[in-house]
Amino acid sequence: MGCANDESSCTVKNVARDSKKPNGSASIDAVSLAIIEQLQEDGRRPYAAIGKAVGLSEAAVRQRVQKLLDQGAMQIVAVTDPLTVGLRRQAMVGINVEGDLEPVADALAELNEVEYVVITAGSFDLIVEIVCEDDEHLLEMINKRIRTLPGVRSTESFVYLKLRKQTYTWGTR
Amino acid sequence: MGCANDESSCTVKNVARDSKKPNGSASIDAVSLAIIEQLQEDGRRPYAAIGKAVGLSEAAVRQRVQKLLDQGAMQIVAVTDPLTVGLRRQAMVGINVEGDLEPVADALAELNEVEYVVITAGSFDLIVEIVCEDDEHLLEMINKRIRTLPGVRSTESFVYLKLRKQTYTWGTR
DNA sequence: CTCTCGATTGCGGATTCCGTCGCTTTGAGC
DNA sequence: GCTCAAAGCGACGGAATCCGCAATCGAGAG
Repeated sequence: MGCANDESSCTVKNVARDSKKPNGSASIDAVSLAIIEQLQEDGRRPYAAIGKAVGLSEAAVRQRVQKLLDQGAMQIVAVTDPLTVGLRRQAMVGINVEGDLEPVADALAELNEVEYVVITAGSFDLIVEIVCEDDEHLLEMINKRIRTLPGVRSTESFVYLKLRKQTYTWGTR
Repeated sequence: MGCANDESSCTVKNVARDSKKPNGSASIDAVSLAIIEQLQEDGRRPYAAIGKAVGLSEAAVRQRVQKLLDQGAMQIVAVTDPLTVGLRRQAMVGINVEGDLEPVADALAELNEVEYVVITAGSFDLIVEIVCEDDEHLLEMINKRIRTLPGVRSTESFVYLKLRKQTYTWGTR
């Protein structure tokens, strides 16, 4: 039983037991983190290969992945390179609002071109990221769609010159 | 989506032919876009199911997916919810630099906690997003890691209060 | 018209996925 | 200490999927 083939599996298991997180919401131990790490490298990697890497059976990996997906801790998706898809103008926009922030944030989240909406503490109330095809499109978005929203007091745009780093590997350094 | 299954394939194909992009890098027609859309919903969806949805055989879908992956237009990865993984403090940081931007951007990109590095036109030279475990960790990053980098003149932080929207569906509205 | 080249299809075998069963461990309650 | 329930894991077999390969189709050049 124990470790039939690899002693590495035992190691991993023991590490897993020790990593009790009396944390906030869900319990993600070291093994699940290792599984996530595998899927961050390749979202389509077979369960058996993941199992071999983290020291678990194929069924156990499958069960844990399903649970992670169900509880919303992780999702497996395709992400594209904006430039390759023909989206050449991106910008971060800081927004100041008068009154309640939430309805403005909701309205911004409705826009397809808006990729990212976050309420912040700082000299901007809201920060959004928008992805456009070209300058004209970008201008249209900022001028016609964002600045005309009721409650928007002012905006400041930061047009992307070069995207230097973008990762999706939170939590697994 | 809208149409049945059989003639939909023809439609998609025709649309595909018309969408010639004399663009910069690669050519992504409507069919590949539809495939990407499928994989944005579920990165592990079987090729046969995707083929049925976009009007292509399983082998053709597989080939196109492989090509999209090879040319770097798309990647299939697991993304996690930062809060669930125990990362509770995020911030956007605007940075002003004296001298060459690139080495500073490179140094920032080296940091594990830095998720996003972009060179912008606007009142900030650089904008980065950082993901931390708690306030102490965040303070350490900004104060010890970022502000001490040679060339960094000043920083302004925007701590996240609420992440309202975050999508990965570029290019496929 | 013919030829070439890239994309697509169909097919068979290896692999993987998925439901299920039984075992072990853990923790709560008496 | 004992029992019981629940959860996690390994094993197994059938169905579905993945993968490579050869043949086919269609568009464009000569």
